[in-house]
Amino acid sequence: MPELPEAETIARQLQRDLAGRTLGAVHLARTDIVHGDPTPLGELLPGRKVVRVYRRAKQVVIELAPPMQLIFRLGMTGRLTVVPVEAEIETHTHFRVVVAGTGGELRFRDPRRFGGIWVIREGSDYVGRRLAEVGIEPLEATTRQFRGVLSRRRQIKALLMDQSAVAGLGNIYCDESLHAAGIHPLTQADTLTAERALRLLRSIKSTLRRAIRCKGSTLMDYRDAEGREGSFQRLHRVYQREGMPCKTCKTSIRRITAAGRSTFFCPKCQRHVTRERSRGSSSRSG
DNA sequence: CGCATTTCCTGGAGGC
DNA sequence: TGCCTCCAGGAAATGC
Repeated sequence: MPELPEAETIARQLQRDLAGRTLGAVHLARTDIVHGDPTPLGELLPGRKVVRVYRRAKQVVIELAPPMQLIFRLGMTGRLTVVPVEAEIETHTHFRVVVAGTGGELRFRDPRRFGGIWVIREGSDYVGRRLAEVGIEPLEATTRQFRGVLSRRRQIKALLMDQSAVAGLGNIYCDESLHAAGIHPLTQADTLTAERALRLLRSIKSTLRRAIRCKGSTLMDYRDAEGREGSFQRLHRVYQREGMPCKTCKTSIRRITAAGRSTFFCPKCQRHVTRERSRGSSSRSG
């Protein structure tokens, strides 16, 4: 399930493989996965040059010239790979575009179709909705920004999962970060002390950085742009480890539902503190 | 307002 | 071997 580290891995690899290249022939097997500009991709893409590829939230953004953005959301099972044009075409490959002069092509495959492609042309206010209207980037967030996000009365797990609050965290990295910080997933965000909030931000950053170094987590479907699996799943401390011993204290990992999702935590490392700092007292203005 | 539930969708797992 | 049901989950819409 591609979250921030997986999207970052793919974006870096595509930056390396595509930047400066010109796009060629397009093959679109399904039109219903494309959103935004209604002009067919077969008319828009050939001849355009890739300026750069980067990540925003969980999305991979291909910036083109003349100005245009191709935004890929990978959903649950989305794959974005660069392969030789003659490589066998897997089922559910919805989109292909030739990368001129390389013998390769970019392919988008997504069996469950929770993902999609957003086409943004110059001057479209759609840009805002896709890229700007997501929350803070956790790797770049300052303590002050993060404290601002936490100032709402919400379950910390639900808040971290909310893309309009913090961009890029999904189920895996939420649970891993909360464990690293010793915070129970049902803790009310606005009750965390400044010290624990800082510890949480540091845990999120270190967890994401280590995951990026491992090229993400592969549980089932995820592959990077080269078609390879990530390896961070070997370092998971709680995710999908229900009943197994905590890697820190040996206590049996528990599973509950929070924010409508399976949520894994260690009941000993992550005690449910309900009252840390008195709420309401000296509420800072927003 | 916040949280749970439902919807989308497919393939893998488990039961028989 | 094969059929059936259940289930996972990101995001958005709906319900309480």
